[in-house]
This record gives sequence, C-alpha cells and structure tokens, in this order.
Amino acid sequence: MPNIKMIARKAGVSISTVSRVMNGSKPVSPDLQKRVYDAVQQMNYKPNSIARSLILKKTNLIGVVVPDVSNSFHAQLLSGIEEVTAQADYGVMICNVYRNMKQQQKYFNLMLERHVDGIILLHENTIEELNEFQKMTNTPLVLASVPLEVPGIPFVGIDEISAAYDAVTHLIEKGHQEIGLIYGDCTALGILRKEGYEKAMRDHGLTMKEEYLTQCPCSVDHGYQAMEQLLCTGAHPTAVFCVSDEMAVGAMDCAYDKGLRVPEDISFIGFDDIEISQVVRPRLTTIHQPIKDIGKEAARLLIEMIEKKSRSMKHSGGDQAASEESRIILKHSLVERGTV
Amino acid sequence: MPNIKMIARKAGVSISTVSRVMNGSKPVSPDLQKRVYDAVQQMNYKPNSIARSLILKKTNLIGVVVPDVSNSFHAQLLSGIEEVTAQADYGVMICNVYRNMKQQQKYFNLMLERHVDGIILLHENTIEELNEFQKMTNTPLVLASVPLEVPGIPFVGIDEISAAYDAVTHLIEKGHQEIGLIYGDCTALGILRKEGYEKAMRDHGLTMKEEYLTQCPCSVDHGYQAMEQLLCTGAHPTAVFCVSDEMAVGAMDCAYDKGLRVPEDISFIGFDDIEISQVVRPRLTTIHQPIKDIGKEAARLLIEMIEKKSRSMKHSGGDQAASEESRIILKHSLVERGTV
DNA sequence: GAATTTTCGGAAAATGTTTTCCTAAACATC
DNA sequence: GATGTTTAGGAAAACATTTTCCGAAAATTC
Repeated sequence: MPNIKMIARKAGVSISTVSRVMNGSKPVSPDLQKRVYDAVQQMNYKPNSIARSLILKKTNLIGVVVPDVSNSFHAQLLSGIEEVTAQADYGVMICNVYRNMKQQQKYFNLMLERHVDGIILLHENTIEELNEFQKMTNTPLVLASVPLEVPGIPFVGIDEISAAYDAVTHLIEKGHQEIGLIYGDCTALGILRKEGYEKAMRDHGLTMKEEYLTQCPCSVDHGYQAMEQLLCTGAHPTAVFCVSDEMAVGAMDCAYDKGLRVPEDISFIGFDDIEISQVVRPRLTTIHQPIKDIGKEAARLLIEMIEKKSRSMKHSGGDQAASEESRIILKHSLVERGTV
Repeated sequence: MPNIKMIARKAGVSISTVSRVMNGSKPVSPDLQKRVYDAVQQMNYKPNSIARSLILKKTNLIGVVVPDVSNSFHAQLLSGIEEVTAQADYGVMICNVYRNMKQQQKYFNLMLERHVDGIILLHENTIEELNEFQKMTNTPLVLASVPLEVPGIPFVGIDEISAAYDAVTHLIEKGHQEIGLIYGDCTALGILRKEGYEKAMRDHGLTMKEEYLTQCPCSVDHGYQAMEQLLCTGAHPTAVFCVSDEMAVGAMDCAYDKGLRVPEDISFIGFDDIEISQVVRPRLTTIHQPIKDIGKEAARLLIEMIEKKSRSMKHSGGDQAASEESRIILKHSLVERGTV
C-alpha cells in the first residue's frame, strides 16, 4: 500500500502538496496537480482513512443501537439508515442490545470508544440514561421510533398517540364498541399507544373495561398468550387493537384456535405494517408506519448534526453542544385489509 | 479526553510504562503499576482506538456485505454474526448491496479503505470477482450461506443439495409424484437446490416435466406470479417445492386464490424456515436452516483467521495469505407442519 | 520599474498510540 | 570481586495523515 510520502516522491512534490490536491483544501498549480494525479493513478493510492480519522477527529462512522436486528421492524429501519449513510459516505456500525438493557451504558461506551461521529438509537433507554449520556459527551444522538422527550435529543417517528387513536376510531366507526387492547407497558411506545386507545374510547363515549386490557411483550407468541388470557376472563370483545403486528397475528391465531372467525366473530387491528401483516390470512388491517423513511430521516438528521458540529468546531474551536431541538413526525396511515 | 501522555505525567512515569501496564506487554513493578492504574481511574482514561489502529494495523472491525438487511434471512444471519463479534470485541460494519450487484467492486473497496480486519459475504459474487478480490488483498473473507467453491475462501452453510433432496424426498414419501419446482436460476443457491430436486426425482424413478419448472426471484410476490404461471400451463402438480419460504407463501397464496385447498388439493414445501413460515395458515412445512448458527460460525471462523493472520504477521513479518481451506457444513432438518 | 499583494510549495508540528532500542540496576555465576 | 544475564523503565522512532507557518516567486498596482 502506497502512502502519501511515496506519492509525493513519485510526483516530485512535497507531502503537503499531495494532501492539498487530494482534499482541494488549497489551490495547486495545474502542472503539479497533474503530476500528483498521475502518481496517484499509477500507484493506486488511497488515503489511509485511519490516519485521517486520527488527525481530523472524524471517523465517518455512525453507530446504531438496536434491540434486535433480526426483528423485521428494526431491520427495516436499519436498511433506511444504511441507505442514506452510504450515500453520504458514512459507515454504519451496529450494536445489538438484545434484551439485556442493563448493559446499556456499556454499549454507549463501546461506541464512544470507537469514536463514532454520531449515534442513532432504536432502542429505548431511560431518560436518565440519556441525560447521563449527554452530560458525558457531545456526540450527536438521535432517537428513531423511540418516542421519548429529552431536551437536546431529536426524535424522528410518527405521532404514536394519534396513530393509535386512528386505529381505534376505525374500529369504532365500523360499529365496534367492545374493544380490547393488547399492549406492552414497559416501553414508551406501548404506553403512548394505549393513551391513543383511551382517548379514542373517551372521545366516542365508550366505557373502557379493565378486563379488556392485557399486556405482554411484543412477539407473536406473547400475543397468542395475551389473547388467551383476555378470553379467559370471560370478556367478549368484538374487536381487539394490538399495538404491534406481531401481537396481532399471535392474537388472531389464538382466536382462530378458539373457533372464532376473523373478521366475522372478532376483528383485529395491528400496528406497524411489517411484512407478516401481508401474509397472514385474512390480511391484517393495520396502521402503516413509513419505517424505512423514519430510518432515512433519522440518518439524514444525524449527519446534518454531525457536519454542523464539525463546522462549528473548526471555526470557534469550542465544544458547545450543537443541540438540535427538533421532532420530525412522519405521516402514518390506516391500511384496510381483511381483519376488521 | 485524557491521552497517554497526560496519564504518564500524572503517574510520574514514562509513556511507555503506561502503555505496558495497559496492554500487559511487559512486566512493570507493582509500585508503578498502581500509580498508573490510579491515574487511569482518576482521569477516566481510555486508550484512543484510532491511534491504536494506526500503529497496530488492526481496526477490530469486520465488514458484512449483505444483499438486503431488511430481509429476514439476512437479518438473522447478521444477528448471529453480531453476537459472536461483540463478544470478541469486534465491531461490525454493514454494507447493504441491495440489488445493484454491479457496484460490487465498489463495496469491497469501501470496506478495504476503511481497513476492516475481515469480511463476511452474505451476498453472492461471481467467482471471478472473488478471485480478483483475493489477488488484490489478503484480507480474510468468508462466505456465509453463499455456496461457492473458491480455493482459499472458506464457506459456512448447509449442504444445499442434500437439503433440497430431503425436501423433495419428503414429498415423494407422502405419495406425491407430480412435483413442481419454483426456483431462481441466477444464484448458486437456486441452482444447487434445483440439483437436489432433480436428484431426488431421478433416484425415485420419477420423470421431470419441463412445465413443472418455474423460476423467479426470491420474494412473496414473485412466488405468487410463478405459481400463477405454473398453473397457467395446464400443469397440475400435486405438490410444489419452493426453494425459499417467501416463494412458498406467495405460491400458496396463489393456490388459495385459485380455489385450491392446501394441503388437500396441493402440497407445498418451503426452504429456510424463516418467521413467516410459522404465521401463515396452514403452517408451512419447510427445511429448517440453523440461520443464526451459520452467522455465528462464520464470525467465529473469520475471527480465527484474523487472529491467526495477525499472529503470523507478527512473527514472520511476511504477508503470506493465511488461507484457511475449510467448509463448515451445518445440519439442516425437515420441519413438518401443515402444508404437505 | 519599484512596491505591494497574492499565490504556491516545503518544512515541520501535531494527532495518540506501540514498539524498538538503550541504559542502568539487580542478580547470579564463577 | 569480576563478569554475564535478566529486568525495569525511559527516549525516540514509527504509523499516515493534515495543517500551520514561512519564504520565495509571481502577479498586480501605481
């Protein structure tokens, strides 16, 4: 591998001249420029990115902290992120948290030790952890589809409450009054969606029955169990709103096993519009999220923050946090299929 | 951020001593050791990984080239990879190729420019490209679930031919004789699985009809179209082997829409055992691949190669390619569900 | 044609490590 | 007591860049 010194020697110029033509940082006479380009070509020279990182304090690497890459929703977010980062010449490093949220701090440190230029969080942290993080470093951070309100940390996603509201309203408009809810209460996501449910019920003058509420982690299997539990109580909802598609297909499955017909005997509405909602029979009616776009927007915003920060560092030399105070809310939509 | 010099000053020792206690590369007296540790603690010192990379010529970063992260199969592979790399203190950088295989070379260059220590390929390249790659660099490379035979490049996956053979044999054992095939012929995967189909048919004395063979890209929608096409020809297979679960659920859907009952009128068997095969009704009978384990094994092997190489570089100083000549074949299995 | 400004190339410092090469002391051997 | 062998620990080179500073040459102005 040739280095800048070899190119300089070959082209008969100084090291700095080579650097200047490579980065266009200062004007260089056409004559020398050509000599440098020729040498670069002949030796197939590529500037060493590590050495550049060291001096420029920029790795062109962003970190993505994700609960589980193999989950369809997160994988799609990731794909959106990757698309725009790749275009902007950033690499993305992933960090799979699985469910061991305890080691959260460790993951942050890992990314920071690798000097990522910024982080996208797909995984829910406590607000304290986020504040802690901000205190510790001024590495840009954005939350994608993690609806937390933390001063200085931008969020991109949908309006969870109103999306849930729309889902439940749809059920109500179709004539349902006894509406069950399967949700998870240990994430902000689940809680907000539940809020949307409650609001819709209230706004339409429906009473919420305690026994119609069931909570479980977000997975097909847990959705099944939750539905079982819901039916066990003797409750007979005519429709169920599940705060994720996985839960919904699990729940549907349970209903099916209990001899209930969907949508004749019981209706279901999901949330997210991931792949499985389009392969189950009947097709799952659900709330569509522009998942990939959320990823893209998050990446776009993060890169913007990174570049803004590195510009300001260059000029003022200071390290004031360039805190972007923004929330990017994308449009969700109801997609009617066959389960209500 | 403190650097090694500051620690040295604080502890009242030389830079090299600090380095030595950090890496345990040479013995240091307990007294000085303690002083260094105290300084490190007090200043919360973390060695700068970039500077280390520069001198050690090791980034502790591996690259994963993947056709599409949002695809369930690849996402699972990735998750397996990430699990073992994280444990071994390697980061993983992803490179989403989407379908533009043309720019393949560009992706390799991208990874090499970032000086990844090794690459896992989940995306099929031509053998020429791989040879080209090997000629260009001696960065370790392993193929995960890309069944290509290239000298010096290890592969980890399943025995595609025999897995396909098992699938078709299962159909035959259940009494089917008219067996259709939906496959893709532009990947080694599709071709090998087709081979398995052919072998099974031949071994059981069944004739293969040209009109029973349909090919299409691997997706639910294409599977649907392929099935449509298959039925259009007037052929009436009693079972269809689809070389991926996506194709299979698409094909099943088509059958369903044509008024055929599964499995009474027509049977289906898929391949991969990804999530959707467990949510469709009836549940898809399929060939199970230990996807996550493939990812894990690939990562394990790659890291082994990397460390072996860096050891040999250290001792002999040479840069002979430490070519591992291995193929790791994991066990597949038939999982009987409801579609045959 | 002289004075002033602009342009451009080169030397050297800076980035934060690891590692090689020394020196000097401690220890063992004869 | 003299000599050889470990061992601890420091100075400096090496890694591959970018960037600042400086001086020389060229271009512009009066």
